[in-house]
Amino acid sequence: MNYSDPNEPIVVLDFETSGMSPLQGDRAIEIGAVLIRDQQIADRFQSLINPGFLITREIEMVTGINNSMLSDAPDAATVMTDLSRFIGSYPLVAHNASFDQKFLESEFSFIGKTRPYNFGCTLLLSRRIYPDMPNHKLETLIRMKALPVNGKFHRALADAEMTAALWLKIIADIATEYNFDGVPFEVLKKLCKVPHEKVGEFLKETAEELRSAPPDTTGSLF
DNA sequence: TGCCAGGCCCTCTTTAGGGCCTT
Repeated sequence: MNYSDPNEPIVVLDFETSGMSPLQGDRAIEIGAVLIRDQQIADRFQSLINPGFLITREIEMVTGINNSMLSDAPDAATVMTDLSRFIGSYPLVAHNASFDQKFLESEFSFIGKTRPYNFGCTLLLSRRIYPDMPNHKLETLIRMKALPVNGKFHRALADAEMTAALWLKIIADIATEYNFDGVPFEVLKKLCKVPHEKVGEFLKETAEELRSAPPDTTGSLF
């Protein structure tokens, strides 16, 4: 197959929310996102979001975000419109992406935006690349890989920045171990679904394929 | 009163159950 440029920009994002499920009425209360270009953070987006109701004490304790902070925040329609511009058509990445994807799609649906989103997941990747970790929580992975702790865990921009660092670390480790000259996003997305016992085989074969047919870097496939 | 997430992934599995992850 044809692969895209491994240096294609991506957006890493993280939502803080009022609970676990938009289908149960939960809403986003904070979004953080970073644009990665040339293996570094090139731009940042962050905003609290007023969900239109009071969040629980439990969520205040988890996130450090309280109702007083949210009372002055812009509403979801305003923030999501700005976020849509920031995201553009770039591929997206999150830690446990299924969670952020369902809130992204839910919040966009409220402003009439529905389209497929192309997500990669650092949780699924880390389970395959770092199977011996004590667990695969974002905080554990950041500390075990000695990556910088940029602020408080469970705040959206800090989590997005640290997820971005983890994403780049995973790419660097794959490139080193399997002799990739850059790892295209589609390869990482495929890797998220490769059975654990076949990860090595998949990466060896893909690296060989890329060496015989390098990615097209003249234009985006997205 | 009792209900209250969902996808991934392992195993004592596949006619299922439970821990891990996200807030």
